[in-house]
Parts: sequence; structure tokens; C-alpha cells
Amino acid sequence: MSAIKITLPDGSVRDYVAGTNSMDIAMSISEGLARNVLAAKVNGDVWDLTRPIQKDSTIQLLTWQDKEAQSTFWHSSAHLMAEALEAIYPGIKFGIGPPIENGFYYDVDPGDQTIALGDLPKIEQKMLELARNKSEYIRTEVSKADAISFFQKKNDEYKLDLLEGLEDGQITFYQQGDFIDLCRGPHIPNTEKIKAVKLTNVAGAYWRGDESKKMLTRIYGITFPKQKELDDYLALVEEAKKRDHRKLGQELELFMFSDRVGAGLPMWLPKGTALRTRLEDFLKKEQIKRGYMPVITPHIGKKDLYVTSGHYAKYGADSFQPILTPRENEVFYLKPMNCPHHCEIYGHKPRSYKDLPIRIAEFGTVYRYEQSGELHGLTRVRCFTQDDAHLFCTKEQIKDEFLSTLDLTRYVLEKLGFDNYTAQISLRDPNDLEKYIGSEENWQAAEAAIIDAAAEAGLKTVTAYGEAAFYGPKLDFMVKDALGRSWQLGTIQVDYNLPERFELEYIGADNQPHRPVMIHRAPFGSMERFIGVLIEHCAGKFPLWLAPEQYAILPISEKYHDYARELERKLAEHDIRGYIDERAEKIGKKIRDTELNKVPFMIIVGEKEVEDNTLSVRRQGQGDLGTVSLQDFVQIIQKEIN
RNA sequence: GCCAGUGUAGCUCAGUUGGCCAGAGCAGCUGAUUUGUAAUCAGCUGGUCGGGGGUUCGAAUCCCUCCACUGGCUCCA
Repeated sequence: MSAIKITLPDGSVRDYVAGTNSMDIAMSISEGLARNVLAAKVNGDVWDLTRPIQKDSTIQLLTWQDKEAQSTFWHSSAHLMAEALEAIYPGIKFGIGPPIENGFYYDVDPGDQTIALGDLPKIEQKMLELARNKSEYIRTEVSKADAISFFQKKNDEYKLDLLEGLEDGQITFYQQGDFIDLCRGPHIPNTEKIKAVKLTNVAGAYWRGDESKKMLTRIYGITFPKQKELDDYLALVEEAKKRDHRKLGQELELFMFSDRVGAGLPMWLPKGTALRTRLEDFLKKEQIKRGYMPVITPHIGKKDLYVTSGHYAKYGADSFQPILTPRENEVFYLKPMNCPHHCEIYGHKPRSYKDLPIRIAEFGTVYRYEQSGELHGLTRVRCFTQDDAHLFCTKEQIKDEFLSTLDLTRYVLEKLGFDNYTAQISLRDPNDLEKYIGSEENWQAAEAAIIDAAAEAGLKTVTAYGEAAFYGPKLDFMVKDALGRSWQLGTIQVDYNLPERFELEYIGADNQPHRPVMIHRAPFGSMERFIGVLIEHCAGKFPLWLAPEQYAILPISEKYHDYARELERKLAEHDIRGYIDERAEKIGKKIRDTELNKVPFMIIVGEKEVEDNTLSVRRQGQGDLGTVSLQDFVQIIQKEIN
């Protein structure tokens, strides 16, 4: 038997006999590692631990700490669930059962039977029972003909449908216990690794996502190698529920929806408006510093505007229906974006190269028809306000404009406590270049400008091919919140299309007309979505500078109301805002209510404070901070804000 | 839009073999209490049981339909 060389991640090279597998390698390193290893990356591909390695290879042993191992684990768990389902529901047919970000699902067709939420516990029990059998996941290569005949016998039309798209010679089955599935793999070594199981949901899902096809039952679940890890996960889910912006939005009276106004149309209550206005003012100020010119445009525009922009052809049928004038029968649309209006503003007078870049900014409210089933709190609505701006510049200026926009966006995110983000650079699909408009030269220049700018800014980036808009490449900020969930917020997009369609020009140094490039950018994305994410990120405990109310004065009794009013007046002079709780309640009650309303500072005043001309300060979530003078309190506040 | 589920007071929720004027806690109002770091006491007000239609002697409860919400699917300038 010939020898092969295995290179490990630390660079060390070991000799093994050909046909060894990753499990043997793990065992030869340490028993502990062998116990914890779930899969292995062999020359860049994730493999079963039991799969023989025949040639010199670089391998990395994957444990629960590795994302790829988790995916493998969950994929194997989907098979385990399928095994359990087949035991409980004879004749059940299977679609696909992949791992997802948190767990896995399997799409199944239970025939005449139904699977409801209440059935999940018994499936979980069956899974745990089967897991204890320690069944190995066994990989076998099968011919297409054999695979087809196997699933024909099983009468599983979904697997047969999948097989149609597969090539003979590349088809593998995996078996654990009595369950055999068409599967590319890889899988964990055996079912015993799966110690904790939670099936979370059932939902309908069309076969292959096609609504003309049959609706299958999708069962979601998640599994872990240890019960403790499942408990931690469930605790995290509970925490996420507590932070849900829809719940907090109602409790803190930030925004509301009304059936009469309509679905997906949020209304900002006074406290939410205070918060939002502060955010807008913050960004407006930064933009003015950076040479932006604020404008205001109408909420509707004539059909012709959108015919010119090209949006009518692409989205007209799926928009809110047009608005007609009663006599002239002119046709207007609610604006679904601000760029066409801004293009008109750019074009209203001749522009010189000396004027560029021109940065037109507007907190523009837009209206988009979203399907009713899509609406969700503030993160998916039919009316929202973009912190929009369009930068008109020369090709040469793209990179600098990009850099300064990156800088602004990062400043904004970090100021709001979002420290964990990556930038997704979305480029063309190299296999389908026809679907993009604009010249090859322009695309290459723009893509290079984005890549360079991101690198120069030192951003953590991922590149997504095929994710570019049809009119230009873009960069999206993917932000992780306090619970580790990813959100797409700010975006920067290069656009060659609209300047062309609106025939925008500037006069160059050569006294000839040239076409400017347009950059769309929105650091927040939309105010609604951003604030929704912000609420969940900080669990409703906003940074002091944003808090709708920064303090509440809680007088011990009515006797101290005058003193409280004097404090309120003096704090207002320092631009510190709050209110007095003048109810005839005991101090404990007032504190409790204020704590629940997440007001950052409580100021308690009674006889002592009036006599000494001081105030007792209590911090939300932290308790009593002691007694200070008014000046000291103002300083505490101002220090925290700056 | 599609599938499944949910909709009872401002909020959180009880209330099914269909049957007296539909309940609780919190909030609100009134009164008493004038209070020292997470709920003072008492009384009172408040509901087209999501809207409309139907079945029935009788509907929060059963059926149809529309609306909204929740979880998915599809879509997202």
C-alpha cells in the first residue's frame, strides 16, 4: 500500500497509508479530537470522516466550532428527522432537507396524513430514540438507473424529479438505520452525536418554490451535540422575542399601525418621532459638513417620469395603481424611489465639471406595493423614508465619492453601537453578462473603484458575484446586531443607467458634453427598517442622545413638585429633555414604571434634596447612583452624550 | 399573492358538547393616602367578542366571505 502525505492546518505534514480516512487521522492526533470531530475539509471540500483519502492532501478537521461542521451536523439531523418521519408516517414522501442558518428543515409530503405543530414532540422523541442507535451514515455511489428504480419503487416523485437534474456517475445515497436518501453529503459519522433536538415550526412550502407546484409540509428543527447548547439557543430565542421591535414599539409607544389607515403603513407616535427626528438631524448635520445639498421633492410624479427612468416598464404593473386627475386625466404614480426626481433637479440647469460632484440629499418618503404576506413590522412596509442621496460625478471621481460615503456610513453605524459589520460587494455574474446594461469599460472601472475603495477603507468584505443591480455594481453593509443576527442596512450603488435615460450632462474642461455617473447611497437604508433593527439591537434602551426621554423627575410627594419644575426648567436650558411624574403614587411605584419605560435617568427629589439643593440620581437598569448637584448631573449627561 | 394559524376592554389574557345581563389583572377615572429607590387601598368607567353575511328558538363559540396580524413560500427599484 502506498503512502500519502497529509498536511494539517498548522503546516505540519504526516505520513499515512493511502485509503486512510479523516477519523483515523483525528484518532492519531488525539482521542479528544477524535471524539469531537464531526467532518473534515479535504483539499477545500467538506468530506465524511469515513471517506477514504487516496492521495496527498491538505486536511482540516472540523468540530462544532466550525460553521461547516454545524451545517453538516444539521444536514445529518435532517436525515435523522426523515428517518423518524418515515417510522411514524408510513408512505411519507420527501422533497429536500438542507441545513439552514439556524438548524435545518425537510420538505415532506405526508399524503393523506397531516403534520401539525402538536405532532412535533412525538417526532422529536422518535429522533432521540433513533439517535441513540448510533447508526452510521453510510455513503454509497449508485448509478442513475439504480437510483431511479429505487425511488420508483418507493413512489417518491420528488426524489425522481431531483434525479432528472443529476448526472450518472455523480449520484450518491446515504443510509442511516433503515432510512436511505438521495444525498450529496457529507454527513457526520453516526447519529449518536445528536444529543439535543428541537423541532421549531411547520409551514407550507411549494415544491421547488414554484406556486404552480404542490405545497409540501416544511418542518423546521435544530439540533445540538449537547443539551446545554440547545438550552442556550432557546434562551437566545426567548431574548430575541423580548427584543422584538414590534413588541417594544408598542410598549414604548414609538409607532403604531391601524387597520383603517392600511397594512404596512406605520405611523410614528410622539416618542418614536422624537427618536427618528434626532437620528435624521444627526445625519443631516453630517451630510451638510460633507457637502451635501438637501432638497425636497413631491411624493408623486407623472407616469412619464417613470417611463423615462425605466421603472414603469419593470415595476409598473406591480406598483400602487396610478392616481388620475379628474378633468385632465393626467396619470401620476406614488414615488417608489427618489432618484428620478433628483435626476430632474440635476438636469434643470447646465452643469460644469467644476460643479461636480453634486450631492443631492433628501429624506424621501417612498411607497412600494409589497405583497400582503410580506409585510413585517417596520422592516417590511409599504411606505418608508430613505435617507437618500444621489451623487453625480465624473468617472474619475467614483472612487473618492465611494470612499467618503464609506466613511460616512461607518461613522453612522459605529456612533449607533453597530460595531460588527461586513461589506458585501455585489458584482456582475460573470456567466451572464448580457443582463447588465452599460459598457464593459464602465463596468470594469466602477467595479475596480468599489473594490479599491473598500480595500483602502480597510473594510471587511465579501464578494458576491451576480448580486449587482442591472444598472451597476453595489456595496451593501451587512450589520450584526447584539444577538448576532445579520441585517442589510446601508447601501451604495453605482448607476450608469439613469444619467443615460435622463440624458444628464456636464460640460467638461474640453468644452464638450459628458455624461456624469450617479451614485445612490443611503447609510441607514430606510428610517423604518433601521430603527426597527436599532430597537432590537439595544433592546429598547436607546443611547442617551437618542432616548425620547432622557430623564424622569420622581418627586417623593406633592410638596416637592415646585422644586421638580425648577429642575426641569434648568435642565431644558442645557437641552436635556424629560418629564415630571406628578402622580400621587409612592416612589417605589414611580421607579418601577419608569424602569419599565426604559427612561435612562431617574431623578428622585424629596425633603433632603430640596434642603441641600441636590438631586438623587438613579440609572435605568443599574439602580441608585447617589446624590449630586445639578451641575454635576448636567455634566454626567453631557459627558455620556459626547 | 399562496399555505397554515390567530383575532374577546387601551394592554396581557380567561371564556367550546352553542344557553342567564361576556370575565380577570394591569392601564384609565374618582376618593382616601403625602409616601425615600421595582407594584398603597377602596370604588367606578370601559367590550359593535376584527367587519359583513348565514345556520339556529338562541352564536364569542358552527358555516361562508372580507380585513388585519403571526409563521412560512414567492417577490423586492
